[in-house]
Amino acid sequence: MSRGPDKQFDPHEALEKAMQLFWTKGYAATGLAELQEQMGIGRKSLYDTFGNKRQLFIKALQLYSDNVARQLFTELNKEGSPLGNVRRLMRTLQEQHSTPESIGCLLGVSMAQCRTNDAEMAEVLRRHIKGIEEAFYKTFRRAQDVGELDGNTNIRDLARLYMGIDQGLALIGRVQVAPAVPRSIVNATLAMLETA
Amino acid sequence: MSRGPDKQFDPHEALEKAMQLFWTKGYAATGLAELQEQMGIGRKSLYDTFGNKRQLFIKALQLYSDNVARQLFTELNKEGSPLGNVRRLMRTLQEQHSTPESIGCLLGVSMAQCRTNDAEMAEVLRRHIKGIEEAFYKTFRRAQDVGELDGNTNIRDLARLYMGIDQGLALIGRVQVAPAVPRSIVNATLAMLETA
DNA sequence: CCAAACATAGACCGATTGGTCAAAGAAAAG
DNA sequence: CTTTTCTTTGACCAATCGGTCTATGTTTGG
Repeated sequence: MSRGPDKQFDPHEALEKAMQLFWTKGYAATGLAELQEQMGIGRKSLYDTFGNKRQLFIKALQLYSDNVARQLFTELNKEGSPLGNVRRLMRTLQEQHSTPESIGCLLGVSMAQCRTNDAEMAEVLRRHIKGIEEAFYKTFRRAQDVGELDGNTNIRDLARLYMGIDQGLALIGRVQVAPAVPRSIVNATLAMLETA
Repeated sequence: MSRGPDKQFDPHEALEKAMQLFWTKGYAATGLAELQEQMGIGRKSLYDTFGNKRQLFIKALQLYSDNVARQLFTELNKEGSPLGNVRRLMRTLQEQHSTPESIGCLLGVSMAQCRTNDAEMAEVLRRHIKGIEEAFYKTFRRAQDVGELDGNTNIRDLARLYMGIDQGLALIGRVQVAPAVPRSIVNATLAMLETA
């Protein structure tokens, strides 16, 4: 089939590095030089493999979105109490956004650029948000089915609220704020779950 | 006292323009050329008045923070039911972040840059967040005093949650999402207030 | 062994970046 | 009117931007 040598680098690994860099510095502030240094590949290889900076960013965005979604799904679909899963997930998120290493949400960082008429970027972000909402929705649905949640609760609204809180947590996590703040947020969120 | 001509532009107006530009495009993506064009002043004047790009941005950030804080305070300190004020405020925020013109929160956009070891920027953001928390806290406190809120409610946690939801709303507002989403978020938020 | 098809490294491009500086203009104090 | 102090304009700077391209391997099919 193909003739000539194989790539000397793993495209997936390189993309992961790019994602981390974009995540830390944002799109506009990340230069090609830095990218190829961190990714450990030459510029030509970068363009041959990923197209250009913008396309590389979108691929990184998608990778990030997939990672987050995967964590969310596995955490929420564990066996046992659906609401228990929600509680555990929220506590996990709380911890993740409390550490000094927390750099918040790549999506949040990206929203800046996306607003500026980049439809493709915006679409990735919309799908991401929708996916989170849906994951919560299905879990709350199961909670209603097993009687953990009142049947009259508007679980669509609730799912969207949880998605919003999730985004808020991630955003706040970017600023180095006292761990008590995310803890409080999750406390209040879960407290509200008791009485719903 | 001073000799020589006065400035031909209003520094406050110019700062407002700069704020709007940063707000729309983010820090890194906003160039000096664009700035001086929108602000309507020469480059030297810009540097003489505001220092440099970074300092200009921080001043714009502070202006934005003050504006948001002012709206929050006046809305929450109106006469009548404290919880009524909270409800009205949340509906207002919901609407603001539903319009196609919504460009979300400048703070959110800024968090990208701030993370990269800019202590001064981070400090502005932290103060901003803390201010929002405190505004909600005082209002919930008054709500407890007048018996609108159960005395056992942890209003510190609650205030932080509301602050977080506020940030989440603003973040989501950046992506053009269906108006039903912010509406749901506020619905669920206020529903929880009934049973607290 | 040769040649076609690939990947690599790095020089190179015009354009733009944030930032500076010198010259010219304008108002107020003497 | 002159001088001093301020502002404005716009030319200018080195550095960096995203992106291209050539020259040099390197591997595999014939």
